[in-house]
Formats: sequence, structure tokens, C-alpha cells
Amino acid sequence: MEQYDHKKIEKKWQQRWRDTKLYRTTEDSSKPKSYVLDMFPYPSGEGLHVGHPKGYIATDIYSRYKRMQGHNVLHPMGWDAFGLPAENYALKNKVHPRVAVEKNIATFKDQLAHIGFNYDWEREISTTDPAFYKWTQWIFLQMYKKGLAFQSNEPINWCPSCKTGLANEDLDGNTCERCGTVVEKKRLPQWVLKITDYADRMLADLDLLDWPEHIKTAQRNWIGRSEGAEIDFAIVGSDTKIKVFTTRPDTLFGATYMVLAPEHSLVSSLLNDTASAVSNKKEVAAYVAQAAKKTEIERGGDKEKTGVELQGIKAINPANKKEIPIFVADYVLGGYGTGAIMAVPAHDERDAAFARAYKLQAKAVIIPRNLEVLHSYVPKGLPDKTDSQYDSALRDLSLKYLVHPMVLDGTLINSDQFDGLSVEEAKKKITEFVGGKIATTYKLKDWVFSRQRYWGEPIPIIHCPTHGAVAVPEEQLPVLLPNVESYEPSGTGESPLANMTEWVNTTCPTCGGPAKRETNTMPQWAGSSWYYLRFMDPNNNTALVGKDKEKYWAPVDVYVGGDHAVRHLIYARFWHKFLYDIGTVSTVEPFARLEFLGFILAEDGRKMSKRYGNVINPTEVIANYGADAFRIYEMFMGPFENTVAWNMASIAGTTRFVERAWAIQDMVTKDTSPELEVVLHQSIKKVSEDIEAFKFNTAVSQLMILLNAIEKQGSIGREQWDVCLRLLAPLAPHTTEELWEKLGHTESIHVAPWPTYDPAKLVASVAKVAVQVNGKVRAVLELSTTASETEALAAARAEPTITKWLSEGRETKAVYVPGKIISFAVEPQ
RNA sequence: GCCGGAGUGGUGGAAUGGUAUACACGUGCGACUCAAAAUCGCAUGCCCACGUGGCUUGAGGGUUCGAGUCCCUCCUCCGGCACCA
Repeated sequence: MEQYDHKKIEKKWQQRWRDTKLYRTTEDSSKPKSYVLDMFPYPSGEGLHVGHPKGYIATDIYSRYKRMQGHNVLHPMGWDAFGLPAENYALKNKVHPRVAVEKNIATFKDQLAHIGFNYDWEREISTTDPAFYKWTQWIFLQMYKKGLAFQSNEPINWCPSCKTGLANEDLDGNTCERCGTVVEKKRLPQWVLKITDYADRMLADLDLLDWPEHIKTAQRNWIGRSEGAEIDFAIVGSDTKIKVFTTRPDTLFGATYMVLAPEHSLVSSLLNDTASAVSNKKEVAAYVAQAAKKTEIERGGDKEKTGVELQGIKAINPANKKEIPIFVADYVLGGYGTGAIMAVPAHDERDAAFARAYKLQAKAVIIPRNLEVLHSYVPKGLPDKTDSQYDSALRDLSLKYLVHPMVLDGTLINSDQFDGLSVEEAKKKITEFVGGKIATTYKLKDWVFSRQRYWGEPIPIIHCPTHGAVAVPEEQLPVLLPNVESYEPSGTGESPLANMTEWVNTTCPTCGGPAKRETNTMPQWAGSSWYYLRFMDPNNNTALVGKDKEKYWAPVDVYVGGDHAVRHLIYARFWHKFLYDIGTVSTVEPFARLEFLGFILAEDGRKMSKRYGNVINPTEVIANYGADAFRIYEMFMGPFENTVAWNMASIAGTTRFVERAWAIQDMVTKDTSPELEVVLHQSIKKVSEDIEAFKFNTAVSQLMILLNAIEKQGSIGREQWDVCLRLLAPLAPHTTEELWEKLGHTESIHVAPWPTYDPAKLVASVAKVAVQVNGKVRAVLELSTTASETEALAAARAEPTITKWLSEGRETKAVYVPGKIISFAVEPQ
């Protein structure tokens, strides 16, 4: 036997696969298709660490397995190279982002090449390639035409460090997700995408997806749909009405005051209107100014509620026509609902806290159906349960204590003709009664789509003094990103492109008059919102994707990545649904199945980062241990979705495994080993099912069990070894390919058929059966798996240990589960 | 606070309601070696009176012949959302 030389084998086969274009993919309607995709990386300057390839190894294994099963596999790779990371890297290293990106891509590709992936590199794409971003711009134009891309001048999140506007999804609390700087609110002309139009469909279609539950939940939370009602409150002596949104119209009779957000338009108009009845304008203006200075963190949290009453005016509760005070308070958010609420201190904790602080009246309108709920809170002063006064006493007490505990469900009281209704009934009837309308609101905000930065797709719009914003005609796409002298962000709210007068000054497509180009660029998430479609047809010059190719490949069957539970996956679903609506794609969802990957931490348990000096480079690990051992180790570390720390000592286990598998070649005999048949067929079953389910750690365990069995046997039949190699091929593509060739095969193992198992061979003829007495194992018997229950029980009773235990009492039950267990129940006498 | 997930040896972890701790790392002992590394073999949950013994899957209850797994109560940790009316 030749010494195992992983470097030689890896080099040989990586070269051979390239030369023979083994992984080149074309459409083939005679085969079922599998589209297996990684979330493509942005090529950072630091290169890959051992955490990056984990997902790529999984998709590599899965796609090889699918190909061997006879599927036509699409498994491509590309680069998400626009955006702040690439631009910041370029700024720091004083090179043009385009140059930096090219260099980084080369580094990434070189590192990936050592791992032996089966990507079809002829389909490689980069979001920064004009032939690609032409279509990113095209999608924007289609949205613009449908009114889904519009200009807005609302205040948006602004990162003073990155010097650009950000979407809500780009925030981590109230800080910039990229740099950690606290964001400010800034009023800038912005392009916004109307993602909220798709909120309901994105919510509903989650049910169609084979995705991890926690990601679906995260998306549901992010969309944050709440159903309720919009109700108008009149202002005494005025035509102005205040519209509130509430999920609890059933509590309307308990609304004892109202609150406007400091940003509410009515507040400024009341303050600016010299004729308005508000008597404490100065005080209110001061409060509004103070609130505007606070960050959202300062406004949020459990801190005391503050506010100021609009003195001189009152609102009318439309349910009972009572006059109620109006407050301005920053616990009400301008950006959610209508920016105004009806306050029900008896049944809402925030309103209760505010009411306590400002000594406002609370009025209970719901009483629990089971009055005894209150019992534990008011233990004293209650008559005996049998007393006829008990119920009325409880009722009085519950009224008194309604603010605490907060009653949220039950029966209505203090609500005139609605008394006695359930909460659900009352919601409908009271809304109707006051002429409100059913309304739905979302936490999801429209997507702020402009970035005041250089390194992104130019937004294909021309601003004409006569015609306003005009779409760049489609035949003029792509609008190329020009080279600029300085691509440093200006910080003024203008893009660096604004200084490129030659580029900016153009003519209006409508009238031919002088006009200016839009100088903002698209956010990093634009290209990644549709790139998976381009892999299906990467060189198409006339369409984003050809209809036939889209029909053949869509949707992505398995999509693998970590992070991005919300952002990328929400954006991509939104764009996909839009493309579905305009007939570009044929499926309603882009990613049928999603597998979430857990990260690999450094050996010290922290994140791998240059900053901590704990980065492990995969290329070095592969040089020392081999690509196949590296791949298997990453899969064997634990369940795929778990985050686990790297352990250099443990990789020895999978290195030994590969070397021992190599050594089996000397044990191969012409005749099959009948002793190995059961474990071999069990392994075919287990490995197939586990790869299908992304349980790679247990697939590896089973292959180790199989290997241990072969070594113990000391020999294995030629045909059996052939099966073993094919089972191992997706995990260890280099080593198995070499051994496969040594067996005399001339075609690659990676296009050999995946083995199938014979169900008849899964069970051995003799099984070890445990015998339990009262749930404790007292003996283990070797029984034929075909033994009847009578035979099995008789054999068990004959066992001396069991005889002894059974004699200690009266046998009440005997159970035999064939091949597994015999169980006796004995009652003591 | 709400939602989602998880608590199993020294470590990573395994287990359609059926012998808990598979597989691997680590550790110990042995073989090979002048020696070491590598490799191979054996052992390795805890306790004791060392047996045909007792205990053990975060804690406590329940269902069952049988519970890591199902049900109830609670604790802890991780992740997401959070003054969202």
C-alpha cells in the first residue's frame, strides 16, 4: 500500500475535476433538478477563517449526494461585493474599491479551491459587475413604474460615522449595525421601497416554507402585524379629529385620556396656530424639543413616563361622550400606528404607569370571568365562599384592584349596553358603534433605499427641473458607476458622486433638457436580493433570467447560511414576490428550504477575529491535516445548527479516520463478507437519511461505526468496499476518488450512482434483548429475531436472574418488543 | 416582559416511548521502540459493603410494563423582539 499523501491526492483530483469540467451544469429535463445554494460571501480583506467554509462544506456534501442520486445539480458561487465593508476596507488601505474587491475575490477563490468544492465556476457572478447590476437597476425601475419605489423626505436613521442613511434593518437597537455608533434622525430626500405592501403575503407564505421555526418567528416578529381598529376622537369646539390606532377597541369606555407622540403633526400645528386654544404652548414646545433630543434608548425602557398636558383643549371619548384630557408624551411613538393613542390605564401597563405619575383617573371596563383570579391578590376582607355576598364582594374588590393585576381578558363592565359581552365580541361591536374601522398596522417599515456612499449601484433616475424624477430608459442600463477622484463620504448627506459634474449633468429622457442624475447609491442588500436568480442564467444579455431556465431551476431547493434571519431573507422574499407579480419568476417564494448554520468560534470561545488574534486559516489546517479530514471534522463537530468552538486536538480524530479508511484497501477480498452485510446496509440507510436531513455529525458517526466493523472483521468484499467508498465520497471527495480509481473505475466516483439498501438486510438474525423487571434491566438474552412472544418470554423466565426477581412478587404483566426488550411487571406480595 | 430554542460524562455530542452515555476527543494502562512521536490493543458516568448491588439525562410531580423523549409546575442558559398601543 502506498503511503497516504493527502497533498498529492488533493492536487491531482482538484486539477482533474477542473480539466474535465466535472461539475459543469446544463439544463437536462430528463433528470430531477436540485438547486443547492450558499449565502454568497462578501469578499473581505481578511480572507477566510475556518468558520466560513462550514456551510459551503455542507452544501458541497449535499450537492454531491444529490448528483449521485441522479439529480441535475445547480451549485454555484459568487460575490456580494458592493457595500460598506468593501468600501471601508478600500478607504483604509487607500486603494480603489474595485481593485480591493478583485484582489479579495482572488484570495477567497484560492482558499476555497483547497477545500475541493464542486462549484460550477462558469456561473460565477459578482454584484459589482455591470452586466449583473444592470438587472439590479432594472428591478428598481420596474418597482418605480409600479409606484413601489418612491421619494420621501421623512426623517430617517443616519449614521454619523458611516455618513449615510440606514434602513431599520441596518440597526442594532439604536446603533449602526456596522460600526456601533448611535444613529441620529435626519431629514434627507430618500428613495424608499414599499416593502409594507408585501407584509401580509410575506407573513402568510411563511407557512409554505421548510425553514427553521426560529427564523420564521423572527420574521413574524419583524413584520409585527397587529390587528385592531382606527377610531376618531373629536376635539371639543373644533373640527379637528384625532385618529388613534388600538388593538383593544373593547376597552374604549375605559379610555380616560389621550396621548399624542411629540412628533405628531397635530402637535406642531397646534403650537404654530396662534388661534389655537392651547394655553401652555411654551411648556409643550419645551417638552417636544426635549423629546426630540433624546435617543430612542433614552425614550424606551422601563424609565418613568413623562409628558405634558395640552391645556385648554379636551377630546371627547366617542363611546361615552365624556371629555378627556389630551397629553403629549414620548412613550407614544410617532412612527407606529397613527402616532396617537387612547389611554386605558386600567388595562394597559404603560398607560397605568403614566396615569399614576400624573394622577389620572383609571376606569375598569373588564372583569375576569373567573372572579377568583383576584382572590390571591386580596386575601383579606372577603366573606366566606358560601356567603351570598361573596360574588358582589369580589366584584367590588376587583373594581378596586383592577389596575393591579392587569385584567386583559374577561367580560365587559362599565360599558353601557356592551356590559356582559366578551372581549372578542366587544371589539367588533364597539368599533362599529363609534364608526371606527378595522385596521392593521405593522412594525415593518418601508425600506430606506438610498445610501450616500460611493460603492454601490447607482440609482437609475434622472432629475429634471420640469419633469421631476424620470426613469433612465431601460436600453440605457446599466448606469455605470463612474470613477471618482475621491470616494470618501462627504458627510453632508450628499453622495461622493455629487461632485462628478460630468457624470451628474445629463439630459432629461423626457424633454431632452438639462437634468441631473440621482447621486445616491443602493444599499448593500440590493444585489443579494435577487442574485440566486442570475445563477440560473448568468450570461443572459436580454433578460434578468431566461423564462425556460427559471422554470427549470426555480426555486432554490436548499439554501444554507447563518445570520441574516431577518434582513437579507426579508428583502429577498420581498423582491422575489414583486418579480413574481410582474411575471419574471414563476414561484411565490425564492428559497423552499433553509438550513441555518451555527458558527465556529475560536478555541478561546470568542468570535474569530483579527482583533483577538485567534483566527485559524483553513488553508493552513488543510496543509497539515488534509482537505478531507478538515471537511469531515467541521461536519463532525456537532449538530450543523450548533455554534461550537474549534478544537485543534479533535481534528486528529477525523484525520485518523481518513487514514484508516485509506488502509482498508489492503483488506479488500474478492468474496463478500456476510458478517458486514447488516452494518453496511444500516449505514447506507443512516448516511442517506442523515445527509438528506443535514445531520452530518451522525452520518460521520455511522461511517466510523462501519469502518470499525470492517477493521474488526479484517477483510471486506470488493463489491462492499465499492459501496463504502460511494457512501464516503461526498464527505471525502479526494480520498475516495483516488481509491475508486485504484479499484479500476474509469469514471469519477462523484457521478457514480448512490448506493441503495436492502430492507431485508437491516436486521441481524440474532439480537441482544434486555429483560426488565419493574423497569430495571436484570439480564440480557441473545434471541433469534424471529422468536415468537411465547418463546421469548419463556426464555426470559428460564434465565436464573429473572426467575429470582419474578419470584419476589406476583407477575402482573409481560411485554415483548421483538428484537428490543422484554418487560415484566411484578407486584410485591 | 413577549416569542423561539436548549439543559445528558472531564470535552464535542448520540438516542422512531424500549439496554442512557453511540461516535469522537481527552485521560490511564499495555504493546511496538534504545527512547520519543506515530500506530495498535484494553479501560474510562458516579457511589459503595465490589454484588445477581445502588444511583444518574437542570429540580419536583404525573402518565406508562417501560420516560432523556409525552403531560404539569419551577429553575438556569442562549437567541430574537421590546414603551409597537
